[in-house]
Amino acid sequence: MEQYDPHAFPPFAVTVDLAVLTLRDGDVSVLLVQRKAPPFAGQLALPGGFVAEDRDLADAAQEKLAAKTGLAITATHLEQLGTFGSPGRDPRMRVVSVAYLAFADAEPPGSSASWVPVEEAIASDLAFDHSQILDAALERTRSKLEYTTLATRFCPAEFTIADLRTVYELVWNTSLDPANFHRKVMATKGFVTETGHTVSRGKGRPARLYRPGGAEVLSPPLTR
Amino acid sequence: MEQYDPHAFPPFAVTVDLAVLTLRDGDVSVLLVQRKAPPFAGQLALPGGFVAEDRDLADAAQEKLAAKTGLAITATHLEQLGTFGSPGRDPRMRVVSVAYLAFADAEPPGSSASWVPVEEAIASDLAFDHSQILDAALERTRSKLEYTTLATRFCPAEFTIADLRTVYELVWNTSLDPANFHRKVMATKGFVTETGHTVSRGKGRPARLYRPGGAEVLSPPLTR
DNA sequence: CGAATAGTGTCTTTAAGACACTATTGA
DNA sequence: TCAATAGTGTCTTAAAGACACTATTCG
Repeated sequence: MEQYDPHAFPPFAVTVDLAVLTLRDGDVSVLLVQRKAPPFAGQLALPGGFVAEDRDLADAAQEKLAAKTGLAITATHLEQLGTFGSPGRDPRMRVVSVAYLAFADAEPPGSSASWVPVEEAIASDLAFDHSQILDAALERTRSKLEYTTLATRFCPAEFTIADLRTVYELVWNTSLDPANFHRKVMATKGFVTETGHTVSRGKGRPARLYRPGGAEVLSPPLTR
Repeated sequence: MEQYDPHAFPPFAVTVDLAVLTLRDGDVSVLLVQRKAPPFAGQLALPGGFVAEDRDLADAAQEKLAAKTGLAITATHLEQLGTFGSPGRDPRMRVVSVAYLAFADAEPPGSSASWVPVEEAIASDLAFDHSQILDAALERTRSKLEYTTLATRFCPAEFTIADLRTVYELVWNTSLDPANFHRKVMATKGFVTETGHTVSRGKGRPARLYRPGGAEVLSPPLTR
């Protein structure tokens, strides 16, 4: 196997698939496309596609996201999730898919794509092994909220502590004590920075607005 | 990109590369092979090779490990680390490498492979982007010891609490309070199970021997 | 015996959780 | 005014860290 024969390597196709998550109408939603051609024609699938020969994997992922959504959606976070390459995952040929996890603003999707609440998406019958990829994406997201500041990536540029708490509550599907959450966030250096602005949203005392702080890691972590 | 043309996909080769770690002579060591053919002939590299068309990725990784070491080394843990596919990472052609992280017993390696202390390996000039892969492997290992019971995978079938502590100390390159570590391990349900045996190793009071408990996750985690 | 390592007790400090309380708005 | 949400204070509890102490072995 140390010997190299350029014509002997097995023929693989490499794709990227994206699990793009956002918060929308009180749900964690994922961006799905409807397949037009076989296999799995008509079924919902994660956006993705073949990697061009001269493209880096992460660049290819960015590019597919832009293509599927008509440039409307910008990822606020993009990371490699894992690689799925069982023989037979694509009935046509051997395809290895590098899956990426992205967080995005909840812009209206392009005509060919739609936001679907994750619970619903997982329950539905996605194309290929995309249900498995989506499972992994959701679990990765849940666990990364514990020990990173990535929850801010689901928030607008300026957000309240309650906005941030809502991210945790939706992703973890729990409810958190507002008082303790507030204190915890403020005690974690670099989690958020005060802007000096406040915002009033109907009822109640107006809330201060914050921006993401410089930190990426939470120590000690938040607990689910 | 929804349209499928079986002859139009870009030609990729897919390889697996393994970062196999063990504890040996008070060092965290990694299994390296010396490349026989260009590119990077003569340089040290992680073991690995092309994935056969009908093989699952994880199976291919297991198989490469066995092949490189003459079946002498058995992985006590194997997990996907990440996929490295920059165009140009292999000067010959477009190669996407799925990297695996493995832990193994410190058996003597086969003739074509050798154990190298990780610090030394990282400082040396490995083939391809294998230094980057090894960096990721070490960081993944360090972080997984915090919140999983994987440290037991570096221990023999029966081990003392001091053995387990040594794993943490070597991987994290710190020293831990023996008393507090002992109490912490015992307090974490499912981390270890008592065997009833004890072992005396030269000086000091003989230590009890334990086996891995059923748990995989530590909550609360250990801190570095 | 002393030196060395295993293992326990206990005190201090830190952080989480419960929850009462104050602050500031809209209706 | 009340209802609602933002934010603080404070007490209780759990767990980490420091470190004194006991337990059991070898030489």
